Amino acid sequence: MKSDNITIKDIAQALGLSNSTVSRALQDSYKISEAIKKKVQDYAREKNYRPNLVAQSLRSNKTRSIGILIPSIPNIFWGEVINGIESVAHDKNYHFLITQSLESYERELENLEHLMWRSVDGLLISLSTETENLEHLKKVHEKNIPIVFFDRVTDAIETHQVKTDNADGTYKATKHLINNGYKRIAHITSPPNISITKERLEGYYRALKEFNIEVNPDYVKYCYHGGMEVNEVETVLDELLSLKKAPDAVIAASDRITIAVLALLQRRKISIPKKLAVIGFTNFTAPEIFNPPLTTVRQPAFEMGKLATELLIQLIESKRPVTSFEKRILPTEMFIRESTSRKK
Amino acid sequence: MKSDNITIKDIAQALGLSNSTVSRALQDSYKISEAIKKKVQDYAREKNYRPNLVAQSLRSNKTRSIGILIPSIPNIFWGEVINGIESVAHDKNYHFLITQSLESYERELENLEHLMWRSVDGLLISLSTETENLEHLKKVHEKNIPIVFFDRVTDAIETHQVKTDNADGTYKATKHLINNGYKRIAHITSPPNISITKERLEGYYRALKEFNIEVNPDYVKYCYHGGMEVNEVETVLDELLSLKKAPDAVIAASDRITIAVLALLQRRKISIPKKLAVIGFTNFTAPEIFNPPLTTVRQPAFEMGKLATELLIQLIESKRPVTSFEKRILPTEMFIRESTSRKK
DNA sequence: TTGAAAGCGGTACCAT
DNA sequence: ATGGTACCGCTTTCAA
Repeated sequence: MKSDNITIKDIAQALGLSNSTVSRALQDSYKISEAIKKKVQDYAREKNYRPNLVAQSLRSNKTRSIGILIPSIPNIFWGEVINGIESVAHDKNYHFLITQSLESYERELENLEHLMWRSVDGLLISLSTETENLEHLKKVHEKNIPIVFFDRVTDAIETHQVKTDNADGTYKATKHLINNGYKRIAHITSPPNISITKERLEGYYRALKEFNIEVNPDYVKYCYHGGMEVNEVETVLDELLSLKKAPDAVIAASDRITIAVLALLQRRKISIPKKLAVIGFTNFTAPEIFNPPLTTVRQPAFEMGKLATELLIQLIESKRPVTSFEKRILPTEMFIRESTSRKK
Repeated sequence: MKSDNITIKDIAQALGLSNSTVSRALQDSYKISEAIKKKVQDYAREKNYRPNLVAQSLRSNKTRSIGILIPSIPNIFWGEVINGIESVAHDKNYHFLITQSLESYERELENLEHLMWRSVDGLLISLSTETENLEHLKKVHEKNIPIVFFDRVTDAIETHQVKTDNADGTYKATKHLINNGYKRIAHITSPPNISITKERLEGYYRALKEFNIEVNPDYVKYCYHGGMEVNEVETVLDELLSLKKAPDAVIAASDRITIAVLALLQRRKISIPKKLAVIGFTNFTAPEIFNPPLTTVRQPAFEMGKLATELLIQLIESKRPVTSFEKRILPTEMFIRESTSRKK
């Protein structure tokens, strides 16, 4: 006996009214007399009437639900993003379905299909690292399903974008390292195809150029699974360390990569920052308890989830087709700690 | 144009059959001739027919959705739990609605009501620290909504429980500290009313008793908001440190408390383990990168989410009322590192 | 074996 | 201002 809830029909019967009248009264329609409205609304309140959302959905073809496509759930950064999404969804009475691609294109396809099948009203999407072909998304977009891209975005589909100011993040990080005497600065990052990687590289190159430091292509390393595979970080780190001119500093591009780098350096007993300075893009609560306290670039994860959801709900609820789209870029914050202490 | 999907009616029309025949053919009913079945199924596949889940839900009064009531989303432990839930839900074709109580009884009530309104088929619940009164859950339970409690459970409602072996976790931790020469062992934990707190205290006391160490009530400190409020951890830690006989070791009961304790000790320049040894209940990926590397008790978060979801779906799909319930207790793992090095 | 029709709980058009 | 009724898409009883 799930639904022992009272329905419109019950109210109609109890008050000797028709279903339509009750429905309209509950919607506060101007066509209904105040007297009846009050009677119906009072009765509904008294009996704790709740409209059956499934029936409403069937009728209206709206589910008040948002589909989320992200790379990974158990992750500091994405946890904060989800929290931001939840904060808006909760207020606006939407719910959200979370799916994770685990950086797999196949699984992204599958998840998208699943979400569409579940009839979500709109999509919040951050692309998997494997995703090159965007046909699946274009098809959905053509069906006029509202989409907002966040974090890992694409320009191939015209809609709102919300992202971190990645370029500025690496720019600040690189500049900080240079100012502290580091010259051979490496960057361990996500796969080259996704937007965040390109943007971060851009900021990194920009800072190097500004200080007339020659770019060494050997210093840029990609983790093709975004750090999901344990070994990939180890491999590239070893490559860096075994260069004839090994780097004296490294910028790690995500929570996962940062933590892997720190763990590996620790295991190898490579001293930070003496042998290698480290800056991490991480949203960990207290990077000051790392050994040594870690200089970090923090991304506005909560804000990103929040804003993306607000924009999405705006799209969903817009009466007229939206034709002008926003690219919102949220600032990062750098926190300087001992892992990048001035080079002696 | 959300739903440009083909419906049963379309298939019926295209093949010159009735809706009912098509519906039955799609369900592979034995009443339908093989010839028609094949025709219908082939056509459905070709046109990529997907049953409208909303319509099915309205009809069947089942939504294939699971409501989740947890204290907090952006949290290492709960992120892993959600991941475990997702793994099962994904396979069994359920979706899940996540709500967070933020340790507030009010919000737990509100979330529960929201989930019921959304017609979830079952509930995964971990109680907020504030929750004393269980009437809201009893009411739902009486409506025969399947419930599985996990982590923070209650015996007041008869159903499956999945939890960590908390007592064994603190028992092992306490014993380890004693064996390493620590005698004045403090415990900073969650509020006294929730199950995990009681269980952890039990293990802590048991180990002390086993070694004939007298219990000092001043050494047990509760964070009444589970560490959600920054100051509460600071307050109790200061109380501990200012005791005439200050503790020489502390066991922190959660990710949040652990991180807060480490950050505070660092800020106060209190050396670990020299001045104070620390063991944390934390699921952080790489506690070896903390300063110093942290001895941890790791909880089987993923497994807990996974198992709880399996049990819940079992309840949901059971043909007959389930009358015998399980209490599943999953083991913790202790990882010994330098934050509890043998006392000199 | 197949089809007609009712009904799940709402909403909204068309009457009156 | 109120009521009757069809319909959203699917399932299932009843009839044939």
